[in-house]
Amino acid sequence: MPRGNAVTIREVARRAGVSIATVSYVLNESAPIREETRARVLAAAAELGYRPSALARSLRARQSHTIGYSWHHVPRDHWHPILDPFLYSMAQAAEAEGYHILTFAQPADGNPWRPYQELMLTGRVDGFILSETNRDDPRVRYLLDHDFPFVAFGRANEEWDFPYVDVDNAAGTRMAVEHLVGLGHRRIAVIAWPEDSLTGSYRLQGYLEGMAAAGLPVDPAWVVRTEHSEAAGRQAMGLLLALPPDRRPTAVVTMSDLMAIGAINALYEAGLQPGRDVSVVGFDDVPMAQYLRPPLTTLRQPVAEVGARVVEMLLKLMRGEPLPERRVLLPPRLMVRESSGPHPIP
Amino acid sequence: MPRGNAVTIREVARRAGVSIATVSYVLNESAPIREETRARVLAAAAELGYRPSALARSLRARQSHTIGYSWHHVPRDHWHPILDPFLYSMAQAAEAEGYHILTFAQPADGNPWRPYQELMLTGRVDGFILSETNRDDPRVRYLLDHDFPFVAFGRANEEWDFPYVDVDNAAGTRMAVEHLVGLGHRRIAVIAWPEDSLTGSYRLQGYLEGMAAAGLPVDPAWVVRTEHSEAAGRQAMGLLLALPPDRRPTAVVTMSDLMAIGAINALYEAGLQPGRDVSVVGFDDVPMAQYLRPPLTTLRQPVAEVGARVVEMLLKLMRGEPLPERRVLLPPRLMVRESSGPHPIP
DNA sequence: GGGCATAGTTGAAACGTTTCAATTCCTGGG
DNA sequence: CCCAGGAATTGAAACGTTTCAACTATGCCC
Repeated sequence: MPRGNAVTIREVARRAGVSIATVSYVLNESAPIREETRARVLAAAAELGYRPSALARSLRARQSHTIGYSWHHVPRDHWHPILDPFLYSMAQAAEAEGYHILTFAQPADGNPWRPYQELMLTGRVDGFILSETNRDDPRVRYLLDHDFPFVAFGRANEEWDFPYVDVDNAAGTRMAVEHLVGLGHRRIAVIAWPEDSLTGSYRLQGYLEGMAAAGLPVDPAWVVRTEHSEAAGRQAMGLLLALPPDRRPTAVVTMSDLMAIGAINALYEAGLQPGRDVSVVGFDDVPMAQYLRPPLTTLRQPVAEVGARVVEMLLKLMRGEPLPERRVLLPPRLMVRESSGPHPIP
Repeated sequence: MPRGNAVTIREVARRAGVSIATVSYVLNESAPIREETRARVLAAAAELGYRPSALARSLRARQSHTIGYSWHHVPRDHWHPILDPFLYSMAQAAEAEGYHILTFAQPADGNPWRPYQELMLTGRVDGFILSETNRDDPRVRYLLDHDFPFVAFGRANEEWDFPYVDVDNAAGTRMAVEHLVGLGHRRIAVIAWPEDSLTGSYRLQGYLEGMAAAGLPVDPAWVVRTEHSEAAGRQAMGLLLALPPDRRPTAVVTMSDLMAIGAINALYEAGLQPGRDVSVVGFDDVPMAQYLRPPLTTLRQPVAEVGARVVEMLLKLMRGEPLPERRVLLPPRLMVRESSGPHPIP
């Protein structure tokens, strides 16, 4: 029965022979109630299987106890390496505090902040979690302008002040370079994303820092910028392999596992053995990464931690509690597998 | 501002110089209103940026316009091949009708139907979408017993009467067998799931039907039941390879891409070439499948269609409209790639 | 010119809570 | 035995809508 005849506080009150106020006080422990009355009310509520209406409660309290989250839908071969664990950890963290996650789709056309506006104005949500933010992100801008609580997984413009949690992308690629240097590589290339990707620029920066720290020069030809796809990764690797032998990289850091796979496939096509002839490192640690041939060395993002953290911060924010840290960076973890090579290069 | 000072219908009424009832009638077009008044109200609403409170509306209408969905969280190397497209298509379909999707986590312990009960009793949702149902599914049982609207992606006990959409798993594996037979294979094995998986039993059944239809005998040793993991798939393939030459299968159908990868890896380890020496077919078409070596022949599930369909049915159900079809089966699509072999076997 | 239907509008109730302010009930001290 | 004062309880308002029932014009017919 679709809650048409759900039991209300009124019925509990009648059954316990008290007023509805008393029932409310007992259930919320928000006023001193005689023990005997308390017991009677509790018994009545239990017998009737009473649960207070979230709707009525929300209306009264003027908050929905709901958090909005929307993610970018991507073509099926690009996919979202993080949705499942991220959403799950958010849902868990939220529920522990009596909140729920409302997911909504980002329409392909129109203002990206439209759905956010609608949810906010109709009072359906008390705050938002954003993910995959970027420079000049219109959603971030909109929420900041309207002073609505939100926390982002990812950064935007440095000068915009808003709470976020992000993976320390630069640290990740820096680690990757260090790892490769430790294996004896000196000519290390990077297959990077286009300039408009903020995350991509952090990852690229980490590569550059890693090279600099190791005192290695960077041949401009080693930095290939291309889009996020297997085909692009494959092509980029082809470009690198076409360099003259003394400039040809022996290792390559990529922005994603998908691109790493492209690179690996290019190596196979060129008759080379990935992990032996050329080392490849990915980013994301997609579920399959460990089962690929060769198993992929890659950077695992602490997605579940980000999810829990981001919700925790949002709850604090919505309750008006102070946020100890508004800008959190969590380090990724380098998963060393065979695509980066089992042995140091002589 | 967290909606503390959101504009209400009262303010619109005052600004337009009419009663709140009139405003409501204008906005919902639920009563005849003089054109001039109508214009005044509309103008006032627009000027104030008024949007009716979803909470108040829901309370009054006694429905939340929200659909609950929860999925099983899986270990990170098993993952959920369908969550992203499924959730996205559901969200889209729901929003087109003014509904939203509330996601919640399935706690590891305790009654599986507990969170469903809570959401239902507190009136937070008007209906549920279930996925990954199984035989004797306690959630299905609970919702049936309490006569609460839901639609499942997946089936349960044959004798339980409830609306569902499912992929025609048997048709999928049948297609796979046909395809392999067409390539010239006669000794075809299957790496299947344990008996407690309903989906697994449909997929196994399809294999058996396919073999029967082709007039091929099934050696009992060709049916290996094992759990859903790469390691298990690898082991199972090992078992099959250990059969004497004249009983050794030349092709194998698996229950999932993950197991197919295990099988492929076992072939490599045995010095065999998957797709040439032994054909392998997966199930799911995970995003990486096409980029594997060899690219994986597999069955793609029409996940987005299922999502749209399931929501459409649930909406009908909740509105009390008749459901033309209560049991829908959607065929998967065989994606032929190289792991099943480029050439017919002589 | 009176009655009457009808278009247009409004007041108020209701949805199910929480909580303020007021009331009743005790208990104990003088 | 009375009264103060705290403990326990209650009535009613409020949250922001929708919608029923009632009311007021307005125009039309006889």
